[in-house]
Amino acid sequence: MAKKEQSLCDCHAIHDEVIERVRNGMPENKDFYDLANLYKMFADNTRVRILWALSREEMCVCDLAVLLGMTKSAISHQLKSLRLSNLVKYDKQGKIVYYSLADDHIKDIFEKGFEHIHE
Amino acid sequence: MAKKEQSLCDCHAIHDEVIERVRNGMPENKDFYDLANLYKMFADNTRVRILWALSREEMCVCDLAVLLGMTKSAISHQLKSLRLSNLVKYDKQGKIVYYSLADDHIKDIFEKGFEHIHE
DNA sequence: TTAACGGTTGAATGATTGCTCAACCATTAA
DNA sequence: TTAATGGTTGAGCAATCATTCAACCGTTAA
Repeated sequence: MAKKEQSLCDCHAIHDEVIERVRNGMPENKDFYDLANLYKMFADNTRVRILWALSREEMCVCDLAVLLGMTKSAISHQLKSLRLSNLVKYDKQGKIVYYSLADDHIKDIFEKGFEHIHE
Repeated sequence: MAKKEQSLCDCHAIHDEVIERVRNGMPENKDFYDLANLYKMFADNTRVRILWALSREEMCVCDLAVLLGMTKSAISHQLKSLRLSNLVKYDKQGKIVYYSLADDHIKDIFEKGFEHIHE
């Protein structure tokens, strides 16, 4: 019963010791789920450009729309996803909503990514 | 003409200086495209678990299938994506194909991700 | 040669997702 | 009060994508 996952598999293990070693120390499913969802936010051209822009300066929706050549609506939809993922925070001043990165932590993820593609 | 992107935008700039500062030093579109595609590989539950497993040990397709409770086919399809993105390499020995991470660089991306979700 | 096994592949399908469009809310200026 | 502006929202649509299924390839053992 500890191996209920194997039931969906259409083959048998070849190196049991390897599987056992890797299974030990494997993060919980929730962690992988959260991790995949985090990377999903960086996995779209529009969102990654928004995040990069906000890593430089706090910006409002219209300015982001002009910068990226997209509609307010498209930008706003993506900002909502980023908000729900706690990657950006906002600050409403009058009619204008200023968005910024939720924490500087996020810049690190960029740097690792750029390092890799410029290997 | 340097601002052809603005044509698709449905509003006008509010803080021109901000836009100008951010536009300067903005990576090329190709970089963002590559970056998004890199993160896309981490943005799926199955692929992120495969990558994590391979960050621990070299593994063959069947063992990955058993470990993750999925069919050989599903694993093989995802390994193909990872191969095309140059994130994994393989080594065929007889009937068995051993997969491993293409470079240790990739572990760093994991660590930054785990750091973030465990903030 | 044949059968079994590890692995790959392409088409099909269901699910997810990014953008558009139109309507709408909130704030400010007229 | 009204109109204009910055921004949000939900439905709808097209595109992307992850898995399944069935067929297939390459290697090895019988």
